[in-house]
Formats: sequence, C-alpha cells, structure tokens
Amino acid sequence: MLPKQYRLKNKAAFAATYRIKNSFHKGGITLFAGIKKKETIQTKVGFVVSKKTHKRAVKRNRLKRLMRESYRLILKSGTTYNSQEYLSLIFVGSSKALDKNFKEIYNIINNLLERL
RNA sequence: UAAAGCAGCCGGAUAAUCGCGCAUUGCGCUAAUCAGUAUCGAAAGAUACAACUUGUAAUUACAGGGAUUAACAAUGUGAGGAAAGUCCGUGCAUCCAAGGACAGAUCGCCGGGGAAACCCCGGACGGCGUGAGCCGGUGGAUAGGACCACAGAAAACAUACUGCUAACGGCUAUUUAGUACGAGCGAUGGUGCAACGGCGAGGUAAGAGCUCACCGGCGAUGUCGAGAGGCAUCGGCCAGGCAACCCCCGAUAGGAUGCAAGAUUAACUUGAAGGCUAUAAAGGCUGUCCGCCAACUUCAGAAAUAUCGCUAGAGAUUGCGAGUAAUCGCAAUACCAGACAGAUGAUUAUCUAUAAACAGAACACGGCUUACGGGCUGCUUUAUUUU
RNA sequence: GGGCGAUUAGCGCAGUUGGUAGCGCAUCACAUUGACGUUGUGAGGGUCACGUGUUCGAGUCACGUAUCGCCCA
Repeated sequence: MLPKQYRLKNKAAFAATYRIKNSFHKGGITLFAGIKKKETIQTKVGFVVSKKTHKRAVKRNRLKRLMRESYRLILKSGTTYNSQEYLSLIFVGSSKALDKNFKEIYNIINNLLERL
C-alpha cells in the first residue's frame, strides 16, 4: 500500500483521467495517464481490477497488491522516467495478468512507465 | 494389518530488509489553526491571546499547563472455517398501520433446548447397509371437491358389461334329460403403478371370510412408557392412490423496506405552495387601515471526499456445577479488525510432508448449504493374521 | 454490500388443473428451372442448465448447485 497522499481517490478524477485517452498496454495491464501538471503537487495513482476480470475477490486483490508493490519499489528507486510530470496515473489489470508472478508484473510496470 | 463409520482439532512456523490500515502516546525551535477580539470552514464546529489555574517573587511581572489537522517517531493490534452462497431467523433503523374478524402466509411424528428459525439434541416409526451407522417436509383420505394418461369390462358407485349355476320355481319333453325365463352368485376378465385383503384347505348347484390355519391391515380392551409408540388378547371383514393439488385440523406471527437503512449539519441557488388571521411578537413602502415586498413555515432540487450509525457483544477464553445430550447457571480473566478507489503485501533464507487447497471482514449475531490440499487425535464396526 | 430475475433444437421464442415437447428462421434431401433464386413437399436435429426428492409418471411440484443478466449511490 502507498501512503494516502499518493492515492487517486476522487471519482471525478478517475473519470477525467480516462477522458484524456492517453493509454499504453502490455501483458494484460493498461496504463492511463492524465494531463501534465502545472503546480508542484504529488502525482496520484489508482489501481483497478474489474469484477468482470475474475469473480473471486482474493485473486483480484492479489493483482492489485502486486501492481501497487511494483509501483512503490520503482518510486523508491528513483528511476521514474517522465511519469512524475503527470497529474494522475491509472493501472488497469485484465485477466491475462492474473496468473503472473511479482517479477513479471514488475517488469511490465517498469516498461509501461518507460514508454510514457 | 487392511477397509469402513462417527466425533473433534489444525488451516504453516521462525528470522532479515522494505511497506500498509486503525488505536493510544509523544512531538510545538516541523508546519498550519483555534472562544469575547482574531482566524479557518458552507455549516455544525475547532482554537493561540485574554480569563482561569500552578509555581516563584509580591498586586503586577515571569515561567509552565489545552486541543485539532497533516507529517514524523514509538508502542499495541490487524480476515475465515467457511469471511462465500444469500437459503432461513433475530437485533437495529425508517415508513405505513395501530380496535376486531376474515382472507392470505409459514410451520406440522413425540419430548426437550433455544431470542427465533427450512435450527439443534434425545427418542418413536419407515427405508438402506453384513455391521458400526446413515437417510426421511413423517398431522388428517368415512368433512368435501379435483385428478388417476395409455391399457382395461371397470380407476371408485360396484346399480352396468363379460360371465358361472339346472339345487329351487317356470317352460319343453314327460324316468334319466334339456333350457339361463324367473332366481341365485360375485369366482371368471391378467390390463395396469394400483382392481373393496393375500395364500392354502374345507364347503357348494355354482359360489362367497361362509368356516378354519398362517400373514397383512382396521378397531376395542389390557399392559409398559412422560409421549410418539411397543407388546398381548379378543372382535368383525366395510376401509384404492394422491394433501411437496385445492382443502380440513392444530400451532405461530402487525406489514413493507433494508446500514446504499437512517440520523446530524442545512450554507448555496432554483421552483412551488402556505401565510399576513385568533393569541404573543412584528421589518420596509407611508403616521393608521388595506394591499404589496421581505422575513417566516412546508415540500421538492442540488450539494456527500463532512460527522455519526461502526462495533463491549443473545460476545470470547478458562474453570466449576446441573443435564444422556442440545443447552443452561456461576466465577475469573482480557478487550481482540473497523476500512470508504477500500488495510495483512513483496523479496530472501531456514525448518517440516515437495508450502502447494477452498478462499478476503464492509452494521452485527444465531443456524443451514456449498467449496476445500494435506495432516493429527479418540471411539466404534467388519475382514484377515498372530499370541 | 443489499435486493431481484432468467436458463427448452445452431439462433430467437411458446409450453397450466403433472400424462407422447412444439413454432419461426437456419440445415439437409426431393420437386420446379437450361442454371441460380423464389416457391412447394418431406426429413434430421433435444441430457428441457445440473443434481436429489415427491409421484405410477416431472420441462411443469419441492429443495440444493452452477452460469448469465438486471436494479439500489
């Protein structure tokens, strides 16, 4: 889990980020990016796994946790590329990514941020 | 030893590095903010200074003391046996109704437990299994109605149909005999899931519980039992199935909606209605009256990333006692998730049986049902072997 | 989180006092035509989502399971 200040929480913010339609996809994970920010505030991140992806809550939670942990470790290492220029980021997991382990998820997230 | 049956338990552990939710405490020379003034906020509300209080001096001065938010630090704590399905029941909340009856609903062997339940325990009966055991929505079919396809004479009424009988009366012939007209009979009909008991013997003109033995079912009496019911004796043969179809009988319950229930705050801006009346108070146009506007009241809209509901309980653990048991009583101990884009994770090492099953709290609780890798314990049954 | 509904042929749907499962389109064959289309005639195709029970008998009645869909801010 990330601290609260890093999390994207507002429903309107989610809708606004989706509306930009600036997205990248790899290995069952889709990254949506918001507008480039003007003020120096923290970039906020949301993680989404739909109920349609898998029926059981345990597997959905597992994927969200892996994505979160990957993002946290990348943020900690400092090699965030251009991602911190954006106001908001959303990672959406699909059924392809469900069975992958932590290292695979980490590489995918890293690759997505690199392409941003 | 093997195969079964029943009951119960566990649902990885330890260490290192990084990381999250909540609670408490700390931190004011980390930052921001705060009563009457000042500030934040839509509001509820929150707070430095002042006041108050403590200490030191002595009438005024100095020092300390509060809280919130964010960040930081420390400590504590943090998913299940099913948290699941939402199949039952209850608390809790709002709305409707409040008196009585009917309709409708739910339940249905007996006794006990429980707040209640499509709940649990013990027993009865029926069925299954060699057995330990398991399964069962199991009241009433002479209160009444409906239905029972096809087949069959007939599916409930046995009054019909198909038949049987020459003992009796009649008729023909007149000794024997013949004839189903009267009369008697309910065996024959083999279809069906099911045919007003079954099977054998006696009996007869033909037959028939008409009589008898055995079996099945029904009723009465006696006896055992708290009761469902068991056992024994006697009696008479009239008693199809179906109530998880309507129904009858008995019992139970206010109904509906569900925490996205609902409560607090009610700015803002928009619309509609009420209202200047009796009483108290009462702004503006104009001193008074009328009238109009504002204020006021009600409803709706919009604003939920606010606060509460939100977890101390029909609870948990341990011990003792009552009871066959479900369960109940008493005592002690500790407080043990409370989020709101939603907390338990990642990596590495070691151990054990190779860490590998089903699976994530969302108001709470009691059940039921379903899913589940592997392991452990106790009791019981059957089979085999050894002593 | 809570509350509801549906599942029948390849597709879309009927099916009530429980008694031989149907309709339309599609598929196949034949006829018609020089050929195709249209049209006509006929045929095939079903675990009534799955399981257990009640019943002589279940698509229908009762209970459980699975899948899909809808509503509530």
